[in-house]
Amino acid sequence: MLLKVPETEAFEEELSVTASTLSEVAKLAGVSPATASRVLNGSARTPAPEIAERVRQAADTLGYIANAQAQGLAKARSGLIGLIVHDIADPYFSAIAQGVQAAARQERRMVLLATTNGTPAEEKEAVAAFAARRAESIVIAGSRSTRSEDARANTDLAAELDRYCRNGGRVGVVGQAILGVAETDSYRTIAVPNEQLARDLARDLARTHKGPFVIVAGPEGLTTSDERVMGFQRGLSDAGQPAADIVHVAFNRNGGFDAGIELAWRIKASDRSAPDQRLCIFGTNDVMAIGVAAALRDQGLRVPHDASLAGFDDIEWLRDFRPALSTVSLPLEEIGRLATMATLSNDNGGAAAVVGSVTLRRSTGSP
Amino acid sequence: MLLKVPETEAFEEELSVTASTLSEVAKLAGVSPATASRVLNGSARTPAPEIAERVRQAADTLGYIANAQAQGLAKARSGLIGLIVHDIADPYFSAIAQGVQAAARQERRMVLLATTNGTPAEEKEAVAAFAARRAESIVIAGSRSTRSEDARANTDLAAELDRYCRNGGRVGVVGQAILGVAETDSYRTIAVPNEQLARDLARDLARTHKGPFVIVAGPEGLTTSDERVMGFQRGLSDAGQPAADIVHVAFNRNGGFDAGIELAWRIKASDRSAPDQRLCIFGTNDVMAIGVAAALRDQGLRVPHDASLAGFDDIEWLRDFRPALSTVSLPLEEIGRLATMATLSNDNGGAAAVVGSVTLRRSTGSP
DNA sequence: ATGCATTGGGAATGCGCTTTCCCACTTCAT
DNA sequence: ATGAAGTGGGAAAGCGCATTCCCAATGCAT
Repeated sequence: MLLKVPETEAFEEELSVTASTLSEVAKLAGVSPATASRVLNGSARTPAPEIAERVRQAADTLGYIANAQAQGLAKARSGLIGLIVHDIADPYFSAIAQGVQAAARQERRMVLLATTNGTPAEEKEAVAAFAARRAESIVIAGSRSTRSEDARANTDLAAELDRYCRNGGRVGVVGQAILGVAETDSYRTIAVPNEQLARDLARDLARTHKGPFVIVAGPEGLTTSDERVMGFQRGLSDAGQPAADIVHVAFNRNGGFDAGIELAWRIKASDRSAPDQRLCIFGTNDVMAIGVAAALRDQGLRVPHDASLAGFDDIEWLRDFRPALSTVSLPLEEIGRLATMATLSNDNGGAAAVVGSVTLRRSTGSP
Repeated sequence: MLLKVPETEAFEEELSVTASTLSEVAKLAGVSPATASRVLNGSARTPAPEIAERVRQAADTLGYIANAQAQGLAKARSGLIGLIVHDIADPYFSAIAQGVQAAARQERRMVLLATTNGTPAEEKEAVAAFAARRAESIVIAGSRSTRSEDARANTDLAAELDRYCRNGGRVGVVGQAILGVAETDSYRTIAVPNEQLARDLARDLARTHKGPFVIVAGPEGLTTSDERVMGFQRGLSDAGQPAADIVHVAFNRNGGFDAGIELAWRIKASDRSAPDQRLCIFGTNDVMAIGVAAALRDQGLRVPHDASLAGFDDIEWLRDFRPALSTVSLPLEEIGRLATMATLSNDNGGAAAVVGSVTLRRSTGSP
């Protein structure tokens, strides 16, 4: 008994591996937890300045950091925003993510990230995970899929999203609305006028290009790609041109490369000096177009000399690419920001439309 | 009183905007919350199959999703991993993020994202926010800064990280160790041998290039850039070449562009046909090198004809760039994965070193 | 039959915080 | 001097869950 080590309170505190709590701060400051809470974590009621100071001091010496989980539980607000993308390493998505992050920061929220490879099944999982974390809103980016093998998973995704919304969540959808989802105010869609812009692009290209057009598209059923294809065809039609051939490949750089190899044969077989035989290739997104360009180059063909080439998105990191890629500029970061803000505001009114624009560059013969 | 609307329980439930809870599920299944918890959310004790089924049914009809915040509070584990990057739109960071995300997914964790523009002050804030959310570990990527104006913020960052670690957190550091931080097992550094690789690069370049070298570096004090500069100079020295001139600009594409404009003058003033006067420019990261290339092109100069150019990182999206950029390949995604796994495992042993390699391409005259 | 270990469900407690409610006290008008 | 109307601090009740502890029921050996 005499040898019992006197464990001082300080000693115990030093050993503690868990963060200090509000109660500890309160005790040290000689006030109740309620008061401590009021001074440290914001409240309508402001304790006396002298007390507040004492509490702040105590918090400081203890290195107190409020437990956001506990706060979330108590306040029923998590301060979390979920972001769902196909692939964060894809510049299209990382640009959007940047916008989401910026908006979240401004609104004092944190962002939870989930990547899904574009499969509805994984998207559904991500929604469930965000719902579990009680994220206040979810921003979901990336093309929808209408392919039959995804039908089931799409239904599940819609159901999961609907459930999330019923529980009070908000969903910001980038691009096109999600099929099968309830018609509620909880969904805030930031529509990207893919079809209109692709149509504009086709019309602009048709003004100078007199040969045939070919579209390098993503898999059939990928909505974004489908919309761009449809718009482009419509634009050609507007200009009195015949519809373009379509080659479906993966909606990424390698898909574009594959298509490019195939097209290279066709180009080589044609009379490239005849303006009415020169090909104009439209890749339904920039990275696909870059893939096409790489393949053509690989096959000894030159853009725009042997064929014209255009993309879609105007990815920032691809702007230094030569020949500079004609494309449709999209304010990606802005889109991310808009989607986020839309989920956070109560009025659904300002469904601000995204404005893009055709940007013609060297790859289609512009100087 | 006669007109009082009889609110049935079902009606109330329908109106409820909050997710259903464990207790509700338990009540519906006719068991205690404890039992429901055991069957739904994993436990050492497994209730009888017949009861379990009833509970699962109840959960299903109620669309129950466990509240991860409450679970986190009760279990003292959040299942969260914090990721801190300078700029998620930068392909360097988004590649790392991809790796972190993959590892997190595999380990059944969610990732919280924070971007900081590379300032220690914002990094500190991010750490505090993650600590508040009780993230189990934090992965921090992006160059450190030793600039004097950042000294104070760096100290604060180190203090914040130390506090986080004292409270049981783990930190995975990508690149170089963080200055001023305690020497504890809690920090798991994934060292990137910037200096060694830059040295290798310089030696390889010096083998064929006989003219002067110039380094386009980030701001002085940016550790990653400094390390690469130092290694490069050492490599030149190894090869018996004089040290390279250094031009300090922003550590991004535009910085490279600015430097490129400046260097264009120097190149134009030299006798480009004399091999011993041809310049070899080393951009301390790929996007800077791309900026340099853009500027040179802008000034009517050609790479590698008028000057050689090399970068560092081997960013995937830049590989289709022409002339193909000589660079040092870094397994970015793998680095992200490693950093994440390192924070999650208990043995600090396998501080697996990152292995990079020099990749010579057309921009330095390789075929 | 008796005693003991084992099983499995439920009551109760606590995780760390917010917030309502209560109450002692001050201030002001009458 | 008195009551009404503020002030401001603390007690206590949750938020939704995990988990410890308790206890009745069962299985088994003796």
